[in-house]
Amino acid sequence: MGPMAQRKPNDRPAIPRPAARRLSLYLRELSSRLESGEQTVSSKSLGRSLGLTDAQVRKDLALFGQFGHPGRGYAIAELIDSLRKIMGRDRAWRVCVVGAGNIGRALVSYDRFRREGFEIVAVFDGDGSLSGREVGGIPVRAMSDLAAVVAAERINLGIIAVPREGAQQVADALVAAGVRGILNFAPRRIEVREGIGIVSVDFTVALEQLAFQVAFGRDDADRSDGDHPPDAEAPMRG
Amino acid sequence: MGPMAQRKPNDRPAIPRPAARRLSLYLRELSSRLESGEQTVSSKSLGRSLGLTDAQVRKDLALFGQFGHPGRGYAIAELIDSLRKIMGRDRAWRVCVVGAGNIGRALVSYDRFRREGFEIVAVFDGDGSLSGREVGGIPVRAMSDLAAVVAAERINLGIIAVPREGAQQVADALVAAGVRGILNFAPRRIEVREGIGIVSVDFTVALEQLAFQVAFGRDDADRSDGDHPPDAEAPMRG
DNA sequence: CTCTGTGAAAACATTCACAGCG
DNA sequence: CGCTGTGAATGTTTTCACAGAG
Repeated sequence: MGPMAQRKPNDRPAIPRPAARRLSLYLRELSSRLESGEQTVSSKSLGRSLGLTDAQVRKDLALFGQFGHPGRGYAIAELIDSLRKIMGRDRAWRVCVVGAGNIGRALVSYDRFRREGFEIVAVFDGDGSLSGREVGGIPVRAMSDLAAVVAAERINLGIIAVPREGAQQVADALVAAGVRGILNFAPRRIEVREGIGIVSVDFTVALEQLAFQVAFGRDDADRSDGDHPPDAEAPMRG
Repeated sequence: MGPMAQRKPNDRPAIPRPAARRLSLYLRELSSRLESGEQTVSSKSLGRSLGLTDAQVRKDLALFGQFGHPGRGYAIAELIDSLRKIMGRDRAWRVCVVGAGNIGRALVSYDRFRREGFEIVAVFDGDGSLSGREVGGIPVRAMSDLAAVVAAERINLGIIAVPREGAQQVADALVAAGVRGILNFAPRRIEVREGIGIVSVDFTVALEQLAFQVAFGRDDADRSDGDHPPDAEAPMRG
C-alpha cells in the first residue's frame, strides 16, 4: 500500500536519535558529579568525561530548553531535575520480568534498577515447576497469571528474558496485558505495534561487535552495544 | 592548498559505524534462515526481517565485496562464511569474566556464548572468600592470579561485571594482562588505550531509553540499547 | 522478469565559529 | 573574560533510481 511518506500533523521539535541515547549518559555523569559535591559543570567538562565535544553537549541540552547559565555553566541539580522530567524519570516505573533463568534472575537482583526508580514487582516463567519459588524475594508466577497481575499491579514495563523461540509470543502477551514498553534480552527482533516502546539488548551481538573491533582494528574511543536498528522513519516526536 | 588530505597511512575502505552494528544482525538472521533450510535470500527479504530497506542491506554488504547474485539474491551459507571471516568470527575467542556477582554468574552460564565461539575459560573475583567456589563449572580465582591466567590460557577478551567503582581498575588490569578487547557491564565509561576494543552495555541506560520512548512518545519501530558514544573520529579501518 | 551494485541526491548529525549574556 | 545558544558549514549515512547481470 501506499508507500508514501506523510508527516503526521503533530510533530514537536523532533529529537535526533543519537541525542536521545546521549541523554542517559548525561544523567549518569551528572548524578555522579552531584554525589561528589560539585554544583555546576560546563559543557566542555561534561563532554570531556563522556568523550563528546562541548558543542555536542550544548546542542543536545538546548534541544529541550535553556538550561545553561552563560559564563557559569549548568547547575547540576537543576539540570538533573530537568533531564529526569524529560526522560520520564520523575515517575516510578513498575516492571515485570518474564523468564526466571540466569538472566532473569540476575536482573531481578540488580539493585540499581530499584535505586533508579524502576521497581520490579513481578516475575513470570513458563515452566510451571518454578511457580511458587522465589527470586530475589519475589514469587515466580505462571504465565497464565500475566494479564491479571499486570493489571492488578499496574505494571507498565516488561522485560523479556526468555529464549529466542518464545520471545515474540511473550511480547504479544505483555502488550495485550497493557505494558507500554518492553526491554528485550532475547536474541531476535521483536515487533510491537505503534505506540509501544521497545529496546533490545543482545549479549552475543555485543561480544561480536567487540570481536569485530579487535579483528578489524578500530580507530575510535568507546563504542556502544548494539542491537536492533531503526526502522526508517522520523526520529522522535513529542 | 592545503595540507593535503592527511589520511592516515593504512586505510582500507572505512566502514560506516552504523553499518558495523548491522553486520551482527545480518549474521544472526542469516543463521536463523540457514537453520530453517533456506538457501538464498534477497536484500529485500533480509531487510524486511530486520527493519531495514533493501538498499541499505545491499550497501552494507557491498562494503566488503560482491556477494550477491543478480536475479537470484545472496547464497546464505556463502554469505555467512564471508561475514564470519570479516567479523573475526572464524576464529575461537577465549574470554574471561571478572566479577562473580549476579551478572557475572549469568554470563558464565549463558550457553549461547560458547555456541557462537566465545569460550569463557576463567572467572575472577576480588572477594577472596569466593575463590575456589565454582560458577558454571569454572573455578573462581583471585584477582591476583589475573595476569598469570590470562597469559597461560591465552585469553584475548575480558568481560567486566563488577560494580562501578572498581571497573576502570579492572579494565587497566585486563589490558595490562594482554586482552585485546573488553565488554563492560559496569555503569560508567571505561577508557582504554588506542588499539584495545571496548563495548559497553548498561542495563539502566537501556531501561531509561525505554522509559524515554514511552514518556516521550516515539514513532519508529525498534530501537537499540544504548551506551557509550563514539569519540569523534573516523569510523573504522582495516 | 528479478535482483544486485552503485553513483547521485537527500536527509541527518556533528562541528565550527561567533554574537551576546552574566 | 568564560561559557551558553545557535545559525551556517561540514561531514556522514540513508535513500533513490537505474544500468546491467542472470
